[in-house]
Amino acid sequence: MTSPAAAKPIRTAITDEDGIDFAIIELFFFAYRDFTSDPDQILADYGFGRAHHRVLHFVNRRPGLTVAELLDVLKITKQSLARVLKQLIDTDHIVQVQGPRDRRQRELYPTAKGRALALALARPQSRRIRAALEDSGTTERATIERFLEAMVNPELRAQIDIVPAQTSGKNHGDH
Amino acid sequence: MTSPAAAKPIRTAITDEDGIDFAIIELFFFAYRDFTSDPDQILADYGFGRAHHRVLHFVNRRPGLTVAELLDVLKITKQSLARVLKQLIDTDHIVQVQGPRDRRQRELYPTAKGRALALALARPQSRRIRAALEDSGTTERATIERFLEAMVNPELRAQIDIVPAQTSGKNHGDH
DNA sequence: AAATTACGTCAATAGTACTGACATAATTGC
DNA sequence: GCAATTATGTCAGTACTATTGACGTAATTT
Repeated sequence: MTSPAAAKPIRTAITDEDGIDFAIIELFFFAYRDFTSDPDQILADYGFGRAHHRVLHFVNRRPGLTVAELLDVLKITKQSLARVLKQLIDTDHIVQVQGPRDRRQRELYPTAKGRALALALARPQSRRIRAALEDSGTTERATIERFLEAMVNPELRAQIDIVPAQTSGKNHGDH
Repeated sequence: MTSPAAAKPIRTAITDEDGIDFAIIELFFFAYRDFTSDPDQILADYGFGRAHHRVLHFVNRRPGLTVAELLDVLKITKQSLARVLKQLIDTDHIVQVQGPRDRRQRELYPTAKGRALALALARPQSRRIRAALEDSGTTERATIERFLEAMVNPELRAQIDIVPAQTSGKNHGDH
């Protein structure tokens, strides 16, 4: 420690003065850390990890999506998905159905078991969000939604839109 | 596929109707995914990962924090921190200084090099935030800050407060 | 002097990700 | 109909981040 040619320590804290929005950067880090810690607890009981959660979530959100579409949303490789998906299929959380038009494709659907787990995982997260929005009205909620959406890469923003409100158009058709 | 006793696929999407705030859950996921992708690019050039970024960030934010304090903020184990911290010290991004009162402690400080890297990593994140807040006023910003803060576990909310505004009290003294 | 604390380190393991290569089946293009 | 392409699956090898458990050292506290 304090080795011979050690560079000098800087003793002042980095702050927003440096022109960087550290306040929100840090808040975002802490918020996401705790946001994911809720489902992590439950997943541990199943021997699952965060990767299983993400797969389960999107299969429940967009039932019938293909493996390729899932890879695109998650931004991981086929090999990374393989193990996780196999485990979810083996444990009857997800089923594969041969694509109707293209029989090479496997459409992924949740089972009742998979739907239940997805809901169980989302419940504490939703509770946390509701608590955080406690005294907020529609305006505040809209502000937060707009902010989060604007944080997403514009090219990828399409992914969000796939499950619209709830009543509107079933789907956007193909691309 | 569609094996003998396969459970039946559910073909309807999970929605907010299930009493769960999937809209924000999903937005939060996408927003954080892209938020962290910016620095990940830069880190790759150094052979560093996300863990290095977090350590570098907090050492710059709270210069002089001890190893134990850092473990507490990051919520990881000593062994996990060890390799990452060692690499940052070996590459002259961080220096250790013997604790003044307690010589067992190692206070961690960034070097000029470590400060520069921390700023470089934060810059694209801050740019993304600024863009997302583009048309927002003070009210909207406050709403977002309040929301993010409320998403953090109350017990841990103290961690956020350590670097106050910028001018106010240097530190809260010891707890 | 003994117990505790702060830190470092070694060994073994796990989860999530990666790249590259190759196989199979189905579809498409000519 | 045959070749090329596409969708998916799988094998092998590797990397990073994280874990638990055990042990060592130095400094402080009791």
